[in-house]
Amino acid sequence: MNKYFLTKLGKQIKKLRVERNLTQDDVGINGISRQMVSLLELARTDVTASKLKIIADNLQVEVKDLFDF
Amino acid sequence: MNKYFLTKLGKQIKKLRVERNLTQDDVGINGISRQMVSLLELARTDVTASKLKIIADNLQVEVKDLFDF
DNA sequence: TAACTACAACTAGCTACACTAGCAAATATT
DNA sequence: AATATTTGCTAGTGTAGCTAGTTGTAGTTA
Repeated sequence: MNKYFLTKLGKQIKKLRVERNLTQDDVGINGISRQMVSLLELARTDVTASKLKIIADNLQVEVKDLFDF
Repeated sequence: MNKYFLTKLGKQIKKLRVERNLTQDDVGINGISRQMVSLLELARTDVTASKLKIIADNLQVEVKDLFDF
């Protein structure tokens, strides 16, 4: 659990979400919970690659865009 | 656990590793096991973002390069 | 300013599965 | 063929990923 790295990831996810005018509720669908999106944005937890794929899909971006920081 | 997605990720990791003439042993350091690298390349398991960061570091690439497929 | 709505954060608890040690199998190298 | 190197397989375990439920906060309306 690399907190520093996860912090950057969380900020990136939030940035992409806000840019799209989506709520955490909007992104917390299709196999990922609203709570998980919150925990992630706050870097309070790690995530699996598969869950990142779901989030990317819900944000309508590529997974690699989540790591574009 | 998105098997299809993980298969592509696994192939990408192997590609980057072989390109650099590294063994699974070489990549399985600094907090990730050799076995985990094998399981990943074969798409037999999921991984956390933090572990992906370690793998990317060991491969001397950016995390987003792991998802460049 | 109370009441309602919308959105985000927090916590407790469970259990799935990420992760590794140990071993087997395969592939080079001599 | 023997040895070394590399990779694959599996059982077992512990931990932390994940969610349900709840609380907190900010904005809106009347």
